[in-house]
Amino acid sequence: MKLELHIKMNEALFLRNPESSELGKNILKHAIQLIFRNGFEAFTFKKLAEDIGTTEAGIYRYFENKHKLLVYLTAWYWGWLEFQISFHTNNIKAPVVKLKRVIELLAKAVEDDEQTSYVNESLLHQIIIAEGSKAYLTKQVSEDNKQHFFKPYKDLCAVVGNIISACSPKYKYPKSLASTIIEIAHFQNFFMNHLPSLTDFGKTRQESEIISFLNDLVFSSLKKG
Amino acid sequence: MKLELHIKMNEALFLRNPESSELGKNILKHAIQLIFRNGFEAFTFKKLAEDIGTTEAGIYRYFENKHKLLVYLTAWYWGWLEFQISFHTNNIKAPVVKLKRVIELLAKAVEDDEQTSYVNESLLHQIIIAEGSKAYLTKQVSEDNKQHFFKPYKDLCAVVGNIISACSPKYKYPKSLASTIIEIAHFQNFFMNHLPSLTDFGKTRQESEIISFLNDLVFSSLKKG
DNA sequence: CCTAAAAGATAGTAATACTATCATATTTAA
DNA sequence: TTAAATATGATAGTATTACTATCTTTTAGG
Repeated sequence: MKLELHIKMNEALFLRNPESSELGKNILKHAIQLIFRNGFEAFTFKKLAEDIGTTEAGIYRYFENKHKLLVYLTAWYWGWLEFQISFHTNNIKAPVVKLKRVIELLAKAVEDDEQTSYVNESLLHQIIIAEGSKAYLTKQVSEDNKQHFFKPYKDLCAVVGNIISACSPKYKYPKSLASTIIEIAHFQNFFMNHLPSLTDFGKTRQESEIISFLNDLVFSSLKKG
Repeated sequence: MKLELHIKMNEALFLRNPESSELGKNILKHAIQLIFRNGFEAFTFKKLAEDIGTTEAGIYRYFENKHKLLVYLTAWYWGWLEFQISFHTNNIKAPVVKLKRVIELLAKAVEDDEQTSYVNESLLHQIIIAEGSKAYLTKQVSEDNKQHFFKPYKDLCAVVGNIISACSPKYKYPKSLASTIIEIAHFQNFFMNHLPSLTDFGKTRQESEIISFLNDLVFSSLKKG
């Protein structure tokens, strides 16, 4: 049995659904490769079109501009990650064990899970680390938010926040702690690899160390409260 | 007595020292205003030139491109903040008191301190919150780092890391905790104002709550170790 | 097999991100 | 004080980016 995992996307993010055609799937696939390779600033629809073997106009039929495409990719990632978390923490009763598993999933490198043919989750994870915050660090963040572009991210934070509250009902900052560990899992990874003196993991560069740091951070906060 | 605070900048960040002339100072002053008002993506040297009443070519004589200008501004900010911290924690002996003061300085809105005529620190603080991470979230981060563009940021993290270690010599992650609180002070501020459901401060929108959160986070980590 | 929709091909525009050149104004150092 | 050096202003030009428009050819579904 081969089943494709499908994440339902906000329709306002695209002009034509990229999952509905070969060209659309190619746009996603090659966009991930190109952004991964050259970074979001150097990424253009022209280069993407050349890479795919189509024309610029062809890309514009799917996405209004590259910002929307980035937001699409981040939304897809957060949706996918929420599913991963729900899948891998399913049947875990103890909230503390559950939260530990969540931290692991947030901080660990992702393997391309082959459940989705046109999205390389491993590359996408790297893109989210390096480019993800650019999706909301813009002047249009409030309009984008009004159109629910960040819903998958907010949903994921809510899920993590609820697990935190389950661990420690009296803890005062479950939502902030949730968004903190999600951001920090990525930032410490980026720093470890590019600005290692900002971390304590420069020598080994193991993400297991980030996991230990996050566990220490989270569980000392929760034990206290 | 009126004394101007002067921060020594890395010379590789500019082509001509903006602090050495009226035009240069105007570039800094108006760049801060424009980036604050329209965001870094919409900011161009052409608009900046028009705003100042000079020509595009005039700006290019000072800065190679807008990325360098952003890195300049962030470097200036981190240098300034390190000075603020050293100034305001001077004579505080107890490391715990010192660290509390540091967290306050990191998370609190900045008042324009009038010590520098051409830099509005309050606007610059807002720019760092919304645009600061774009200075290093690029493909050129390693080359930029080799040229020591991020030294002021790394120095500040080191200072904070040392205070953390003074509070709790056995704590295993002083550098990561330092970079974490610096980033989180800004991200929680951004979230509180633009994506409030990612925080627990949406109702009041007080930065004092961010300070409480950070204090709780940091000192429960340190007490444990 | 026919038709509607998608994709391809081509063209064009305004803005961005620069570089180059020459004239003029201003500093500064001999 | 004056000549030389340097900074600024004015103008022009190029390649690339970020689109929009139009027309033709494929392709897929009923």
